[in-house]
Amino acid sequence: MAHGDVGLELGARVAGALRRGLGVEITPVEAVVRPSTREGADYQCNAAMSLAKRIGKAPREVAQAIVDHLDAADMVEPPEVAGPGFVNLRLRDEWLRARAAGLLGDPRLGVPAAEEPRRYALDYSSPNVAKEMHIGHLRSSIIGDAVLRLLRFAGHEVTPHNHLGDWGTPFGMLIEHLVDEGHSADTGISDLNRFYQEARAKFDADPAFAERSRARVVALQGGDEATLTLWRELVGESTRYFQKVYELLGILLTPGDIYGESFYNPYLDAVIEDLDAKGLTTISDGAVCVFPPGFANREGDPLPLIVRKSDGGYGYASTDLATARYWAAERGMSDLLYVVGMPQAQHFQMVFAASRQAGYLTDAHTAVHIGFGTILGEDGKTIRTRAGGSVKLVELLEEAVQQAAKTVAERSSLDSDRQVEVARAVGIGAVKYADLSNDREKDYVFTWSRMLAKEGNTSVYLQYANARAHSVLRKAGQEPAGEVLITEPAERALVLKLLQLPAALAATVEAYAPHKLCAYLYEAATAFTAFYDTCPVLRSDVPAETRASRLVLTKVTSDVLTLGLDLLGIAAPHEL
RNA sequence: GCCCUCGUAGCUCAGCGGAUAGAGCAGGAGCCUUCUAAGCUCUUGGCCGCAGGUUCGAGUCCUGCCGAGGGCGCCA
Repeated sequence: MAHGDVGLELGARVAGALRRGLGVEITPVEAVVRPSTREGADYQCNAAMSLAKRIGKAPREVAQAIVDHLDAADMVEPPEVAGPGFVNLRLRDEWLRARAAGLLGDPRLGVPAAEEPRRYALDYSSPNVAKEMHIGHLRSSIIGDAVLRLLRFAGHEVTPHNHLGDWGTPFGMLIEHLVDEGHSADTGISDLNRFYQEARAKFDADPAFAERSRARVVALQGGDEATLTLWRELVGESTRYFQKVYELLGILLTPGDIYGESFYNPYLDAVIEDLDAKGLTTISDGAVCVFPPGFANREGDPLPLIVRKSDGGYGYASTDLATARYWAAERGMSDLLYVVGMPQAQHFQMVFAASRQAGYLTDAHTAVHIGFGTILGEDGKTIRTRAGGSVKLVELLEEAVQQAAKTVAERSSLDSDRQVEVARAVGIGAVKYADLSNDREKDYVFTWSRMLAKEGNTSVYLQYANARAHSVLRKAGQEPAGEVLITEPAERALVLKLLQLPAALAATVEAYAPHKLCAYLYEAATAFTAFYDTCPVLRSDVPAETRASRLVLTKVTSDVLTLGLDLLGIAAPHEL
């Protein structure tokens, strides 16, 4: 039972009124019906003012025409014109009650599925083989995963792909080091960071080793089978490690989603030839370049995308062009999404521009760089360990779980096994929510005390509200069913908020902006706790119909919170 | 030097061209014989960086300036 955005539904009614009253055609979106903060108004229509000039009438006159011709008596109370030409709309309680009751048992909670599903290729996470994941991979993994869940729920086909750094010059020294170590079974590379650093140190100190490493790169790229076997071992070990991190973080990526740099390697020559055949390439200082229009360097000269280095090697521009071509042309995707930090914004603009020049992307395709800001330490600078190194992701997550466990131990009455699970849900949820609840394009400050706070706009607040709802449901001794009644203001406010999930999700998906969903969920949780506070459900003096109605509202609220948290990749335990 | 992003309450952040700019934290005052107080209610606190412009209407759009961060050819 999909209903969608209440504001758009009202917008459609307003559009009808304008057509009948003034012969003006507008779309429901153009009716600009928005939730109102005014006393007594649930929504307000702002269309009259902007239309006034266009049709040569006074704003209030237009507003009055909307009011006079509005066919929405089933939905709203008789509307009124206010101020310079606002039309204030108050939903009828009967309508709210029926809608709210319709949410019970609806797995989509009123959210319609996309009418025209699209095919998305979503690039996120992208760690490097033979390197431990660090805090720099956190945002891409968390945001990308949320986008994946959100788009899928919206009814689209989404193919995630993990662009592993699994190719290039460092692998010469890594493989050579693996050979030196006399690697067998599970010794040697399980500590990835140490392994990488050892190889690096040897490369810098030992010219003979460096020479062997360079030869090894050539062997690797030449397809030498013995070398490839060792390389696969490195990749395999890393993949197993990434999978553990993803599992800890609750990220949906699997080994099957890996499309590393090596995957695109066989396509690179063809891409360069193709660009060349289309007359897009220029040789500059020995490098093969594409100059997409509109980009300049510091001297004001055209800025190149170097598709083949002067030494004949390939850089990330080549790989990214091959990636675009592969997903759009070979896999038939309509939309290419890249969850990569903001500093790469210009690079992606250039890659997209060149891809369009080359015809890899057409008007039927969209390509979006879902950029994100940097995680800052409490000093406002890029976060680092005291030693100045990058913060290891696993250590950070373990600390989050540990800190959460302390609070859980103080508060929870669950047995210790279940407390472990709850601490994980709370700790990991806190890290994810702190990230997702900020506008992704901005930098944000990573603060333990704030993200794990026992109060305020945190994941714990949402999880706690949900747990309280479940507690009521557990103790009710009856299944939620029946009519929804509205007697208390808190009940009305909650119903109104629950019906805004479709609008919140639509806004979230449209802008790939999970923080909009976070804001909505926090409002919903706030509305619920106010309801919880003033509207007893199970108390003996509550009439049976009221009890049943409130159980329905409690159930729908917990469904909304659980779904919302799930779309963010955050667990919603029934008990804390 | 050019380009991009960001400047909103003491702090951390929302804010879709619309009415008197909202939350959380911190500060102040209250609320547990009652479904989880990780909660609720009330309250203090704003030249929306500055200056122009567009508009019936600007925190939001445009221009300039100031401040912070990032990018600007063979790392990815």
